[in-house]
Amino acid sequence: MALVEGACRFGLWWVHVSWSGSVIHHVRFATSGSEGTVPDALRRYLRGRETDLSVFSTPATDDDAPYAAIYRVVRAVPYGSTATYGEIARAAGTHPRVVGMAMKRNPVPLIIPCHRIVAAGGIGGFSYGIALKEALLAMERKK
DNA sequence: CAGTGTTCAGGAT
DNA sequence: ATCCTGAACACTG
Repeated sequence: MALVEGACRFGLWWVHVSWSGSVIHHVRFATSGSEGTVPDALRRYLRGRETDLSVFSTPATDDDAPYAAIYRVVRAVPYGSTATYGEIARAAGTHPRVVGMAMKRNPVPLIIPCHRIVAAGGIGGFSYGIALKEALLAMERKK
């Protein structure tokens, strides 16, 4: 199946996606972009009309590298709720700092909801800025 | 080897 | 109850 790219607006940001069928290869945020095709469910999600992104898959969870195990656990945290780096680490059999690294290098944010992972004592970090992380969490809470 | 989107216990305020 | 420290953790480039 052919690789397709497109973008969709989310508040102040643009979400750029490259995918092939139901397999999402890459997702990134940017401050610019232009309206294009993105998978339907993802577009609905970004408008707050869809809570289930499990129809998608991504190569990032496939191999047996340590990160893949972490990504699988993270995918299981439900819409609208959060987990801590420590909880994820225990479930994946690794250390919280590694979870941090895995989140930072997450190739498919949203599909792997790294924004739902917060620090034990606060909000934690986010590659694209805390503001975006909070916006995503706020949107999910509202539904 | 240094550096990480961390955590926890311990001690001081 | 809240605010520092400091050390350890597993993995990556």
